[in-house]
Parts: sequence; structure tokens; C-alpha cells
Amino acid sequence: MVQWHFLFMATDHLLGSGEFLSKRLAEKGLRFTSQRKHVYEVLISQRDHPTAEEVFMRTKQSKPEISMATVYNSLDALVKCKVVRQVNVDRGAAMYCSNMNAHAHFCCDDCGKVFDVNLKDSPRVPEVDVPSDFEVRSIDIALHGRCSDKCEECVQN
Amino acid sequence: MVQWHFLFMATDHLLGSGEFLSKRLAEKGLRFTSQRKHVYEVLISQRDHPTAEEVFMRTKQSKPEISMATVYNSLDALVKCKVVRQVNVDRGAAMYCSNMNAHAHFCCDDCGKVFDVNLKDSPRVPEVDVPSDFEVRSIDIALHGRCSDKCEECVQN
DNA sequence: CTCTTATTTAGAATTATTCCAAGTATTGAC
DNA sequence: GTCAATACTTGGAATAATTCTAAATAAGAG
Repeated sequence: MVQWHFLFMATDHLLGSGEFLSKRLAEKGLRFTSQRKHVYEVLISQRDHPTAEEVFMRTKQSKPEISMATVYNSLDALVKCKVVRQVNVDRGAAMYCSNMNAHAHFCCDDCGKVFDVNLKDSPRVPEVDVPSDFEVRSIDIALHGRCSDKCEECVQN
Repeated sequence: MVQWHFLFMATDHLLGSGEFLSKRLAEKGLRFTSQRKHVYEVLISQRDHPTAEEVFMRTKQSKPEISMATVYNSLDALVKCKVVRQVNVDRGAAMYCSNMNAHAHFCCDDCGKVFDVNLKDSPRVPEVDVPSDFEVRSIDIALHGRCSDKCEECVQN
């Protein structure tokens, strides 16, 4: 089974830096800009779950002039053309995730950290009883609970 | 198969108004207060997905003195003792849901409405590859897409 | 290269949520 | 029931998160 992750990495290399993103943006009628490229690179270079604020700070390192409004705009564009995912696990800031494999998020209610967890089977739309005229485009699965015994931040609770 | 929903309704009746909630709160060391009771009744009497602000406005009808801070506190207490669920589908306000059956949420990206959708099978933790020392307490499934052709607010898009 | 129009920018505005300190009410013990 | 301990409530202020705005800029089609 070819994993989307590796397919993507391969394709990205073949196309050269930026062309993958450019193509995906174009498919949705969105423009390829320097800002969007930087934001995207920030997200793929560190595969955690930064908030818009964190993306802003990281992106400023390579593109100091970028503004917060543009970070939001870029994130929305990247989500729209499906190269990153938006993760909403709780009240408070949304997070962004560049892992586009089928996976779920585990959110620790004690320390707040979010982990990617693999799905043994991809979630299938037919398991969900959606009216026939609804169009399902994506599925987000979030688990809540408590993470590892060894977690420093959790131990205190 | 006994559905949790009906079990709950039956139990609630047997215990009398408020006693079900009181018991559940006590199990988590939380106090049963008039405010929490009103907020809970607001949520079970109209099974949609109100935000904290909407819960505030509805609750003021039966309890005009209630404050926003208390609505947040009450919602947190109700979520903690598992009589309502918090729903986070997007940036923006969290929503609250008193349907405690196993179900997912369908969020229409065009009109923003949220629908409960039944799961044909309950999601099983073993389908997810969680480290063995993680404790999974709940699973939230959110579908995104576009709702009915007949949706007034969607047609305009 | 030019035109059209999407995007970017800084900062203001708005929305959502949390914090605070003083008063009040619930609960458990007697 | 009374009392003490403390969790809860309150209004308002504070903070956090996100969206809006209007002018300047830049992408991309032709």
C-alpha cells in the first residue's frame, strides 16, 4: 500500500521546492505567494501542532515582514487546498498540522499536549449515518484522555 | 441492545428532577447549584449546539441573574461530569451538546450549521494506535463537508 | 508589459474566554 | 438544625484569539 505521506514527499521533490504548493493552490484558484510558501515551510519543517501565533513567530525568522493577518490568510489558504489540516481540540487557539496521512489527534486533558495517532483502518464514511444529499469532504477524529505516566507536566496533576 | 440515551431518560425520571445531575456532579466532587441546574435544563430542552453566549441568553430567561462567568463555569462542570459534550469544530466559539449517545458531528463548511449524525458502529479505541500508557477517555468525530441541497444558507454559495 | 484583482500590511475592532476579589450558598460534621 | 470550610457566583476588567479595514503591492492571465 502506497502511503500518501511518501507519495507526497516524492512528488514534492520531483516538482521542486514550491511547485507542489503552487499547483495545489492554483487548483483552488488561490495564488502562490512568498508568504504562503514560508508559512507552509514552517509547518512541514517541524511536525508539531503550532497555533497561528506560533506559526507567526516561526515564520518571522525567515520572513520578518509577515503580519499576523497574513498568517491567518495563509493558513486558511493552505487548509483550503488541503496541504495542512486545522485542528480544533478545545476552546482557545486552533492548531495546524502538516501531517496529511490519515490520523487522529490525541489531546491530553491534563497537560494539553496534542499527539498524532495512527489509525489502524482509515475511518470510512459509510460507518456514519449521513443524509444522502450531504457531501462529506473530511473527517477529524480527536481523542481525549491522559497521556503517558512519564509526562512531566501531567505528573503534577 | 439498551441505548444509553433511554437508560439515561429512565434513570432521570426515577431520580426526579435534578437528582440525576446532582449525583453526577457529586461523583466528580462538584457541587449541585441552581445555576448548573438551569444551564443543564437549557441544554436538554433544546437539542441543538448552542455556544456559551447562546446558553447564557437562554438561561437568563429562567434565571435572569446568571452571569457569563457562571455559564462558563457551569458548562465546564457539566462537561467534566459527562452530562454534556463540548464541540469544537472550527475557530470561534465552542458549542455544547446534550446528546450523550455515541454520535459524530457534521459541520457544513458552507453554512456553518452542525448536525448530529449517528454512528453505525461506536468508534472503538483499538482502531486507533495509541501508546499503551495513554488513557483514552472520549472520542470526538467531526465530519466536514456540505449539507443538503435544500439548505437555504448554502444555496447562495 | 499591462491590467485585473487577489493578497499583504498595520492597526483597529470585535469576539471569545479567563481572571479577579468580594459576597453567597452548599456540604459535611456535630 | 448550626457552623465552619470552601466551592461557587457575580460584574467587571483583562487577556487572548480572530476578523476587519483601507491603502499599497504583487501574482498571473493575456
